[in-house]
Amino acid sequence: MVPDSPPVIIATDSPAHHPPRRNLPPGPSLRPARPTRRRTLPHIHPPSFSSPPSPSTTRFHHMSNERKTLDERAQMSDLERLRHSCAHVMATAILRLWPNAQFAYGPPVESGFYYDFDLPNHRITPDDFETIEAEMKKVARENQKFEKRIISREEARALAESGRLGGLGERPDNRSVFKLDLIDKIPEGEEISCYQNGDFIDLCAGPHVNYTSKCKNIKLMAVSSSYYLGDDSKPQLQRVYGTAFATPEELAQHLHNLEEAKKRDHRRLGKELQLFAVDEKVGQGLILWLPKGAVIRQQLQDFISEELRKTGYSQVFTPHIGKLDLYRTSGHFPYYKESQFAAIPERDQFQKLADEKCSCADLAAGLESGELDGYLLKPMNCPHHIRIFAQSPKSYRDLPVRLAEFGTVYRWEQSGELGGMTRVRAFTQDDAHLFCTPEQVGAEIIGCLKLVKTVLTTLGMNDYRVRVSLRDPDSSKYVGDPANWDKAEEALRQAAIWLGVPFTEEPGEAAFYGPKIDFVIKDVIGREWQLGTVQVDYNLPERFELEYIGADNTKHRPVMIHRAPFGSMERFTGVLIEHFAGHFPTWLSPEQVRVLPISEKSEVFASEVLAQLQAANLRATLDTAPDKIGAKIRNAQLERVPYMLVIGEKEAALQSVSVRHAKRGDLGVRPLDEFLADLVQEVASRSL
RNA sequence: GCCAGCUUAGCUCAGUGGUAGAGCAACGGUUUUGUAAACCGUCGGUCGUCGGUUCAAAUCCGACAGCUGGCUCCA
Repeated sequence: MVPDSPPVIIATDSPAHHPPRRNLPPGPSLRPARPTRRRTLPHIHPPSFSSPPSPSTTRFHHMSNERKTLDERAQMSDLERLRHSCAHVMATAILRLWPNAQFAYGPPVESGFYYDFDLPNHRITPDDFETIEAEMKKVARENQKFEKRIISREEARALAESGRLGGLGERPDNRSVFKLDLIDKIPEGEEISCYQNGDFIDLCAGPHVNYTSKCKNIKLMAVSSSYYLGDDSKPQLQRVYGTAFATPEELAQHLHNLEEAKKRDHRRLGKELQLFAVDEKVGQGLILWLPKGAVIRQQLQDFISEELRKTGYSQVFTPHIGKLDLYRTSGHFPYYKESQFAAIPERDQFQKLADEKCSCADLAAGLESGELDGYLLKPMNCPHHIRIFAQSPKSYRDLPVRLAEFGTVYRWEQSGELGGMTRVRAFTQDDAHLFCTPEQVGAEIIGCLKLVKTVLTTLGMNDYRVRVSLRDPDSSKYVGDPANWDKAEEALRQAAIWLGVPFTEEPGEAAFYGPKIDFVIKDVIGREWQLGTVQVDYNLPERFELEYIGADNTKHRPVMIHRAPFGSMERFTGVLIEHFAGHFPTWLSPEQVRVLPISEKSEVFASEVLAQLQAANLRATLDTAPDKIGAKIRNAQLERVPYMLVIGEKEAALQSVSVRHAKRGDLGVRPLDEFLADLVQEVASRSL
């Protein structure tokens, strides 16, 4: 089973099979992932968008990762221009405080700006912000003019050699090392310029505002470390993030919005509403679904399952581990070793090796080479599903075969990347694998996209971005027939158009095994997360030698499609909590109705109301606490219970309920049976 | 993983070298209440863990664990 030659994915040794992260369009200021040389698992819900810089495909990146042309720079918006200037003002201020700082780069970003710099004998902390801001405001008051000067490459190099670039004056013995490197990166023939404000001169293509007085509505937001050029083999720099606006009012509004966003953070709401927990004793990145969160997940899964039944899927169940050989065949082990939990050696072999005083290194090497056998916590579900497909010979008449499972997978995320429900080490994909003929690929893709659209529309999530990853037309690293690729890519493109939402086509970003389409959504702090995905795969059927008998009575290789409309239940639920700010639609709410008797006098009728709600299969409770009605309402509001039924003596006499909705307020008195019928309908139709 | 910041009662937080605090929650009682907090009382903490400095540590130092943010939007 173990391939003699390196698996295909090793042979290609190209970054293209990593999920892309470099080609986000002008995206969030706070990146979803750090740059890394780790190999991250492909297919559904990649643990990160991480992929190493890809020299071989750089020229095909046509988005933000490609060097901006001077024309593009000139199109910088007014706000970006202001913020870019603020980065220079911040550099000026920092140099006045720490003259030996070496600056690397300082661009405007979506919500502000930052500057990366090396400062050997001081670590910036938030305590320094006040001082730096005060100095920045001073620079703004001095109203320095930003002056552009076009210089020759030689002159630029000379300025950098003397420490003048990114400095307030010449700094012998302190060459502008990063600027020198950046100068070397400017293509031959491109204009080189520097900008000066006051004493500060920086290598810069601009553009800038005219005077530093524009840069007074600023606030420093965060300090962090970064690697020069994002490469963890390069020196580590300090980065200070700031934000800036044209007016003080806009700045205040922005800061206010950030506060509001924090209140919607799924980690905060998850705790407040008791939806999920992460427990130190259980482990980092391992989500515990609390009873209320479990209700939401169960409702979502029921919803998906219903859609699957309608659209011809078969649901399956598979175990959480599989033999290492399975993943050697699939190519995941040991190639993606870095992203997996360590292999579990076979019990008896493990004991024998221990008796032989075998070292850990021997054990690891044995597992890797295949000399020793063992198991792996599954990093993805496809190999199991493939073996289900292969249980019986298939005819073209059997295709497509659609196997779905809420399958839990395990991935070894670096500790620094874990957080909330959006980046975890164990998560459940709403996974499915479709096995079809090459001719069926287009129709199947459309089917998948329809499902994704149904899901997102039902939940009112319309603010997402679609990314179509296509192959690099000049590369030969791809698996599968180019004609089939053309068809699959066209099908993906048509599907994206059909969806009617903004999408980007990204040539060169397809995995080596097939093109794909991803759904990307932003969280409350502006970070982008990949949710749903549909990926065509020509590779795994090859590696597992899958086949079916065609109409021509000969063997053919099926094509696989991986797809997950939610991505993972964890990440999706996290995003959903923020999307609704905890106010879930009634069908998803852990508690749908709370009955609030005004006093003990009304408790008998209130109990009857509760019984009827429960009989109608609604999730309802009764609040018999000795609180006043205002307090009961407040509690129910804070817990985001969508319907509150106030029951007093009037209501009891009329067999009616006084309805209050958590978002719509007091809806007045209604007959109980009428309210009940409407509510059952609202839940059944999954209304928003 | 790396850099920075943080970790005090179930929750939100005060306390910066000298006997651990508040509000909310919980619990007990009084109140029987009409659309976002009735009143009184009680309980609750080896100040993340381990080690060090000191007559004395929540407070200073170190290690570890966990949490949060960041780790090329390209001069």
